[in-house]
Amino acid sequence: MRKHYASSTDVARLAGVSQSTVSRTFRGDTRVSPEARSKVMEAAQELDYRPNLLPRIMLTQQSRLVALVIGGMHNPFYARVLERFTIRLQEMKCQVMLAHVDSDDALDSVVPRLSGYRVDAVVSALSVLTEAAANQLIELRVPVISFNTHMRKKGLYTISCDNQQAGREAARHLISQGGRRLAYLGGPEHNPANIDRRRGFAEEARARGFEPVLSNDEFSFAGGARQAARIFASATPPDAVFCGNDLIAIGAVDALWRSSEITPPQPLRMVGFDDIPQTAWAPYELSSILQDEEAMIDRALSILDDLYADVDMPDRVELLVPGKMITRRSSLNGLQLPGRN
Amino acid sequence: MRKHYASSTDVARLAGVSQSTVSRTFRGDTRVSPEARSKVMEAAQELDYRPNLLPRIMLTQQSRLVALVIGGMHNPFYARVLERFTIRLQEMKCQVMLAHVDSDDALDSVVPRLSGYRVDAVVSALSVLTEAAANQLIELRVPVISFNTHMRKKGLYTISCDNQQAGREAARHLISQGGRRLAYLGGPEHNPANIDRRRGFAEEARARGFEPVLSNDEFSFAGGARQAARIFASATPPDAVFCGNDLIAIGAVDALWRSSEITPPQPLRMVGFDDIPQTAWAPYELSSILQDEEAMIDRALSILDDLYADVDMPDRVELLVPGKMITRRSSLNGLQLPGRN
DNA sequence: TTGTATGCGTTATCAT
DNA sequence: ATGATAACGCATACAA
Repeated sequence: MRKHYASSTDVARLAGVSQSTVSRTFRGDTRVSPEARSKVMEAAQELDYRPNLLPRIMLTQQSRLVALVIGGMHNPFYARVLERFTIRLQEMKCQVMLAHVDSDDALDSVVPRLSGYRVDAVVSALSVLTEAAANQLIELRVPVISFNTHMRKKGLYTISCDNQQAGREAARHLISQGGRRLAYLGGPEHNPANIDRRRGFAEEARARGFEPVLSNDEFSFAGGARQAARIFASATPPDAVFCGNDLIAIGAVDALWRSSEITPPQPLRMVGFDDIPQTAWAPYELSSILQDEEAMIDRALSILDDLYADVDMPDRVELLVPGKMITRRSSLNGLQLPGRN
Repeated sequence: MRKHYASSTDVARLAGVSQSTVSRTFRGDTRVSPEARSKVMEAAQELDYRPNLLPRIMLTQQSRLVALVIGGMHNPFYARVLERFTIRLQEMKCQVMLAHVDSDDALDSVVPRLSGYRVDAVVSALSVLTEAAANQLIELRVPVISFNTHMRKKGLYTISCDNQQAGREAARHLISQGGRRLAYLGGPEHNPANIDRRRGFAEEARARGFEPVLSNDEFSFAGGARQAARIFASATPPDAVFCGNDLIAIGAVDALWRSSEITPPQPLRMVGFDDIPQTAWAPYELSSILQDEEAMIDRALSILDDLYADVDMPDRVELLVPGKMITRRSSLNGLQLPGRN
């Protein structure tokens, strides 16, 4: 399907030098005379030569290829993580290989290819990463850096927001704003991030004498809408809600907004998670806990740096980055709903 | 940084067969005896062997690597395109190499690497692709498939929504809903998609006796907010607005929502573009023109298929996929704004 | 400074 | 069915 690229040998022939000289020229080796260099560059230009990186990978055992495993990009938070990660990796001269994974068995079809292309590391930004899936990645014998999957495992470098602490802060804040009947609208039951956020929230609430309602569903708009419909149908609906992520929060707002049957308490306080751009949109003004993804990415890249520098490293790392509460109207004055304030 | 992977030669030695037999076994070649096969598999298991794809690429001149060049993932439309593309490419046994490009000169640093890894094709989902940038990609001597960049160029396969037609339909629809003072809130002046959408809208409006106000800014939330602030400050503000994309529309809504000084006509009709999930959110209920990204991706992949199958192809292709108007409250009953309806 | 020779881990073409 | 052998395009140790 493709006309061959010129090789360094072709360039060497045309320039009248050896292939080694061409190689040296293109890697910026100093031991090349100016004359040779210019002859080489000229020939390369003429032949439209593009150095092939693949042999180098085989020889140096280093591809500068990093796999990014994602799933569920409908969440703008992960879209942002993906974009920032790609930019930062490019800055450190790495290329991103993208792998989308829906379910755990989807991993089976992707993993062989990742290893086949000899990626140097795998970064998982999966919202759901089970232990089995983590094992599959670790068995690549390649470092695995995982976002928001607090898992103790050899070969796994974990970077998370301090979800439990964030949950506590959400509880404190909602209570301080007058919330008395607390609820948590969460993600999948066994998701590690969900577990930690819920636990922190529930523990802090109980410590202050409140028993929160706890609910689970998808980490999505639809999941939020469903949970709101259930929770607010109660005779004693909550007046302060902490949502496992912003999409859940916005989905919940949608359910309240649309249903004339549901009449939530006024004011209704709400806090979300991730601080996606949409939280700041005028109709919402949602308070949210910002995950400092830039700091998280910093950590991930410094691990990667260490790996490249062959620094001795612990065989597993668990880093926690504190979340930051961003308060907006939804938790201060209460959520605005049409025809109700 | 990495312990070497076992090679097929290692496996061959342990299994007591030749390297060729190992190779054949792993490529599913039929000409391998069951005994040999099982010996090989056993040894491979033992050594945790992972076939290296790189030599194959060098020999076959085919990497099954497709570069996806993106920029501006804050637009959920492109996030969705990226996700779907990745999934579909994986289904056809290709791997995505991601490249983020902000500006045209960012392309300079990325292009050499894409060619270095010997990608088979480049898909550009850049919202902004200038002619110079397009040339750089084409000079890779690799097929370039471009989304929403209607450009006539050899080596460039263009797949766009029929933006001009969509612009016409937006004008017709807004007028039929009673709009009289039309406005277009657009993206960057020279962006091809912006040009086509605006032209279609303006031509159709004029054909029906209306002279629209035309405005340009970024294809973003902030761009929409700025344009709205300008446009609605007029003594005769528009009563029907077509926005170059949904983010612009939502940004415009934000400006209206927040400013007490702006009092737009009632009803105010609005139509956006892309039909991102947010348009359907309760506070907005924005009508929008759906880009059928699945159909667009279908086309892109079939081009790729043809390339892999070595089918004779025209040296440039321009495909248009019709947009589909999704009508919601914002263009039927008019936009809902707080305290004004 | 430059060139020669060898090797990286496969695939593909021959023989056998 | 199996094995030997020659590429693929580059990096590198070594010789000159």
